[in-house]
Amino acid sequence: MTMTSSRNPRSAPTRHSREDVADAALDILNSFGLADLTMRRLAQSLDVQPSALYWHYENKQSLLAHLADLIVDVPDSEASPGTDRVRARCLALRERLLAYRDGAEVVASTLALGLGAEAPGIDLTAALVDAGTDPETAARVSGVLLHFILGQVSHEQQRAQAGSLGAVAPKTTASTTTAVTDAEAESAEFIFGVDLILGGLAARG
Amino acid sequence: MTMTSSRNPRSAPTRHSREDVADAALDILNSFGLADLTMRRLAQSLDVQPSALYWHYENKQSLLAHLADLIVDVPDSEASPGTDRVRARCLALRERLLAYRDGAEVVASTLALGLGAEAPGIDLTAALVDAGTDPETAARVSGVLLHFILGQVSHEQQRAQAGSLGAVAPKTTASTTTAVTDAEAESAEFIFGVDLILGGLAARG
DNA sequence: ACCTGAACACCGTTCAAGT
DNA sequence: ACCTGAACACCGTTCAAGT
Repeated sequence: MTMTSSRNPRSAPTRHSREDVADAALDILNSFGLADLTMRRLAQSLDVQPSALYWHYENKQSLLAHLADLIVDVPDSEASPGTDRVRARCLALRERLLAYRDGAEVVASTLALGLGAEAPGIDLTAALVDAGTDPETAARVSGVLLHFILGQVSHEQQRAQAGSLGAVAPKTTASTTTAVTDAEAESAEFIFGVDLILGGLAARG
Repeated sequence: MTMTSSRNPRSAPTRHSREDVADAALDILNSFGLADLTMRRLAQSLDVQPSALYWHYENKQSLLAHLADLIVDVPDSEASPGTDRVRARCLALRERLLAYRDGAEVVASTLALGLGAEAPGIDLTAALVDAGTDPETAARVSGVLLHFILGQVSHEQQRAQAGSLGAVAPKTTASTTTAVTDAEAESAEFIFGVDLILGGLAARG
């Protein structure tokens, strides 16, 4: 995010805060992906020894948990009422996940390990209760939505990455046109899924 | 699965097939989990040098892809008709994933990388088409089901593992009773999700 | 409060060579 | 057809010590 990384050689030694480390990590994530986000590489981008990172974070997993929390921290744009708000929240979450390379995977693994990123589930459940769903059902529907969203966006991001490596041959149309078309198709697929699930909820009476 | 691993010391050198390697890998997976399934450890369990494994598999990821295919290879028990068959297939897939430690994660990552484990999606789509759904909708619904199933079962398996490490304190009831109750609660949650999604499909008319 | 230096115990993968 | 031996280029993490 901020331009703190890749500093010039032999400058004065700079001290870093926990947030500096997170920013540098997000930079690496967006520039090179999760596979290249190693503690050693992160340390290098901060002109620091790898061991220095363990003053700021207990271990790599807790750093990733912090990143996951930052990624999903989306302000509630109240706007629409009822289940439309749930729908809007799902779309907003997808946007946040897509804003960071491998964002869905970072969030999914943190959530799976129970180390953070619980905000979206809480907010989605609350929005469903607001829309008149009983709390237990709301929690379950929220879980279904979340699993779908994380799985679908993970898949999207994986494909985008594989595609950028030239593995899959582009169609005959111009690449920019294809990219737009692909993005639209994936948006449509995503919205289909969300509406399918919310339709299932509505059909329960 | 088969008892091929952890052979006695200083026995005659045994040659292995590709399937032997897969079997030994599944043994390690079930006994120690995905984190402990390293090429070096796998080699050790076969009394072989790590480099020997690369004669059987191009790399670790292709070994994992093979395991994923073995895990999801469930025979079609035709039995029930219509969308009940879809439902039955979802439950059967969950059973297969639960039959191997970290099974859902192995399958999810292989699927995400586009390296295998496509059978469940194909079968689910076919069952939906059989039940009268148009092919494009069937493919989309199949995707929603699959993302939910893999996410939910991953979560289940993660909790089971964290729980067995004594991290979460068991309730006051006897541990065996609690285990049964947890399993039933998770089954109910799973079935809720599948029925919610299939209910959404039915509601589309 | 934040970092260095050095070490520990690992990884996946390649490749020439052996049987 | 299947494996060894040795190396390459990495990992995450710990810990005493420095400023």
